[in-house]
Order: sequence, then C-alpha cells, then structure tokens
Amino acid sequence: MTGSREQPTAMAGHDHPVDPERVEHARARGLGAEDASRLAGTLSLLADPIRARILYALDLVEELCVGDIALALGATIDAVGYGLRLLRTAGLVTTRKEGRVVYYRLAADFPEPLRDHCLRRLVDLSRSNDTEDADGGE
Amino acid sequence: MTGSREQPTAMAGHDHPVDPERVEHARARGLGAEDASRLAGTLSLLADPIRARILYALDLVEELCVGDIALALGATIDAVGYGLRLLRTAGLVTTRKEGRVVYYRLAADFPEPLRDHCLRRLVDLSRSNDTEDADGGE
DNA sequence: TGGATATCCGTGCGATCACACGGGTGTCTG
DNA sequence: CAGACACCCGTGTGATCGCACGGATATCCA
Repeated sequence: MTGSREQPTAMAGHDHPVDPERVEHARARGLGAEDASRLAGTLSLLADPIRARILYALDLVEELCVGDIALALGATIDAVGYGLRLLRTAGLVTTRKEGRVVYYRLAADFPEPLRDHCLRRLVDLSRSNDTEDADGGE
Repeated sequence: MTGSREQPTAMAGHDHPVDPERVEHARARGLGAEDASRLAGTLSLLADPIRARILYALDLVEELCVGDIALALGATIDAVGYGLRLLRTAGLVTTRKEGRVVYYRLAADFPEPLRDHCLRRLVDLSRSNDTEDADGGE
C-alpha cells in the first residue's frame, strides 16, 4: 500500500479514467469536500419551505415576532419556532426582545449573495414555473 | 379575503397580531407555500456535498462519465451513482451513452440563475470562509 | 399574587435521506 | 461465447429531519 492518501471505502474497479485530462481538471479546480459541506450546510437552511418563507418574509418586512410569522405563513407556532431555532443557531437571524415578545430579523452579516441570489432571484424561478394555480392573492 | 380556511391544527392562542400591518404585507407579498416547496425542492438538490460537487465539476469540464466523477471526487461509485440518479430524475443533468460508458452533463435547460448564483458565487462564499489550511492544492 | 401570554427547550416519533449491497442489462475483449 | 466492464435499479439500514407535545421561564395584567 505505500502512500495511498485516498479513502479505503472509496473506489471500486475502474483502473483507467476514461478521460484523465478532465478528471484532473475537475479534481484540481473542483469543489473540495470541505467547502462543499459548508455550502451544503448553508443551502440546506434555505432548502425548506418554512425556513425559506421565514427568511423571505424577514427580507420583506424587516422585523417580525414569532407569532406574527406563524400568522403570516399560516403555519403552526411550533413549526416556525423550530425553523427559527435553526436559523438562529446558524446565525442567519438575530433577535431583539421587547417585553415578552421576541422580534426576529435577518442578521446584519447575512450573506448578501444568499439574500440576493437565493431569496430573491430563485424565487422568481419557482414562481414563473407554475402553470395554473388560482390563489388570487391580491 | 376571509382567511379562515386555514388549518385547525395550526394556530394557538395569540389573538392579535403584534404588528398587523407587517403581517399583512408579508402574507400578501410573501412566498406562497407552493412556491416555497418548489424552491426548497430545487435547493435541496444542491444542498448535498456530493451533488454540489458533481454539478460544480460538470459546470467546469462540460462532460464526465460516472466512474470519472467518482475518481475526481474521491467518492464511491455508489454515492456518485445515487447522486446522479436524483439529479437525472430532477432533469438537472442529461446523459449520452457511448458504448458502455454513460456521459453526464448539465442539462441544456439547467436553470441559469441556479448555475450562476448557487454553483459559482456561493462557492466563493464557502471558500473565502476558511481562515487557515494550507492545502496548496495540486 | 395568580393567571394569561410569548417564547424557548428537550423529547419522541414518523418520514425521508444517503448510501452500501446484491443483482441485472448492454457492451467490449479475447 | 465467456468474462470483464460500466452502469442501472431495487432494497435494507442507520442517520437525520420536521414538527407536535409537554414543561419551563420571563413578562404583563388584574
């Protein structure tokens, strides 16, 4: 075995890469496993209907308390509370407590690209996609 | 109007919205549950280390076969095969079969914003984040 | 002070996910 | 034609996720 730095559980047969050049290129410039995990972690926070809607709403109206978010979304307090718990833990939202009410807003250092690209533009993608739907929302 | 077609299991106490104005605004312009689900579905395809790396690699080198992707990523064929299965099912990648080799590439109608914003820019976000680590790479 | 409110926290459970494993198909090679 | 390949597919399993439930805490009101 000599100095094999790769995983044991990894490969299977497949001696020759079919296209060594591209493989090398992809390997060198590709996304590292570590970076990919960080990216995936971040994206999975947006990859949930409730959390996406919470963030979108906060981007829209600046500040909301838990109960109001649940109202605006038509979701249970529990579901919203759970979503906020994760977002808060991840540092994507911050809280301001006023009396017994806790107001949430997007964190000051909320990743701009995330807000701009994912919250705003991708939403359009999802929206234009629908063929019908009669939710005449105002 | 009339919004009382909402769930029974939904709300709890909380009679008055604390900030009726914002709630209304968020409700009216906010992300619909349906759109949010579509968005979440799309994003969750990117929200996985292996799938993100596969897509990133394909964006980089145009075309690769399964075995080569596994090689470039240092992952098992199974893991890559599973990832490709989902991406293919979702229509994000297309295949070209040549002999016994199956080449994958990003679908022609791969959502541009997804490719540009998520694959390219968010990656920078993840990358610039690391403070140390001297993996000269290559 | 007692009770209602707004929210947080820990736990349990059903659903889903990522992936290994075993088996099957079409293709190339000797 | 037999065997090695490159890959696909279905299934089983451990891990994680989303969220309801129950209880705790701090605040406001009477």
